Amino acid sequence: MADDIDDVDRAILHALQEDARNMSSGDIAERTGTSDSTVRKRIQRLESDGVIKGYSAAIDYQQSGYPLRMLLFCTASISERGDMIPNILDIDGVVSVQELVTGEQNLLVTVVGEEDSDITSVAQALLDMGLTVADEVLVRSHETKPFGEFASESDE
Amino acid sequence: MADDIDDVDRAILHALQEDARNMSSGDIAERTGTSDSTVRKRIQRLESDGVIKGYSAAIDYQQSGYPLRMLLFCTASISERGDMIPNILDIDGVVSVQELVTGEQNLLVTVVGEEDSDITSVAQALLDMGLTVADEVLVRSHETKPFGEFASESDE
DNA sequence: AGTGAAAACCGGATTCC
DNA sequence: GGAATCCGGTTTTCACT
Repeated sequence: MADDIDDVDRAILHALQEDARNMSSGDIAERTGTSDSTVRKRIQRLESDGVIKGYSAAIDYQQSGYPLRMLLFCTASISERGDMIPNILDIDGVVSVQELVTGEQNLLVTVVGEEDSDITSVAQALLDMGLTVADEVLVRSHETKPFGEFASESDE
Repeated sequence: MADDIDDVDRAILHALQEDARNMSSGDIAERTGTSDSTVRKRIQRLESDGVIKGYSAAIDYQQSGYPLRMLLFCTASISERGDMIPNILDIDGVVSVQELVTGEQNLLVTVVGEEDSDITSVAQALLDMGLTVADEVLVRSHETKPFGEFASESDE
C-alpha cells in the first residue's frame, strides 16, 4: 500500500521492464549488490502493492496477422465514464483504454484488428454503449521503451 | 520471417501476454496439448521472427512516484518523421511513440513524469528536434488488456 | 536479510514419427 | 522437419534462523 520506492526497487523495476521473462532474481541481485532472496522478496512486495501490475509479452501485431491498429477518440458523459471502462476493455479487439482529461473527447480506445470490419464493429459496439466516436486515426508504427527514471545513473 | 501463426502459436502468445514471467513452458504445453520442449521451440521461433518483441513488466507509474502521464500530439515533416523516432524514444520520460496516419499531427508521444517540469522539458526537447507540439493531453487512467483474438474459442 | 534442501524449470542432445 | 523424451545445470520455493 505504501510507496516506499528506493533505488533497489527502481533497479528491479527497470530490469523487469527490460526482460520480464528471462531476468532471474540472481541477475537483478548482481546489479543491485543484494542477494537473490532479497530481490525475490522485493518483487513479491511490489506485486502485492500493485506497483507491478503484471508481466506481458510485447507482440508485433503486424507480423501475427493483425496489421490494423487504430485510435478511437470517444466522448462519454463524465458521470458514466469510469464505469464503462471495464466494458470497453471487454470488446474484442480493444487492447487499451485511456481516460483523458479534456473537454470533450475524453476516452482514447486503442483497437487492433485484421481488417477494416474488425475496427468498425468495435466502433459500433462503442456506439451501442452510448459513446460517440469523435475521431479515428490509423497508427502506422508503434514503439515502446522502458521508463528511464528507473535506471541507475550509470547504465543509460 | 514467415508468419505461419497456427493455433498453438496463438495459445502461446495469449499465455505470454497474460503472464510472461510465471507462465512456464510446461503450463502452456498443458493448455495446448503439446510438450514443453515444443512450446520452448515455438517461443524461440516467435522471438527470432520478431513476433514476440520482448517481455516487460507492467508498472503502475502512479504508485511508483510518477503520477503524470501525458500525450503529446506532434507535427513532423513527413520526410524526417521515421528517422527521428529513435531519438524521441531516447528522451528521458518518453515511454512510447506512435506514428499516426493523419494530415498534420502525425506523431503521438507518451510521456511519464513526476511533476510538470518533467513534461515541459520533454516538450522542449521535441521542439529542439524541430517538432511542433500541437496538443497536450493529460491521461487520468490507463488500462491495457491482452489481445483477445489469440485466445482459444473456449476460454474467454 | 541470509541459508539450505526439495521441487520446478530451462536448454540441449537424442530419438521417433 | 517437427514433436516427444531424457538429463545436467540453474532457478525458485519454502521453512527456518
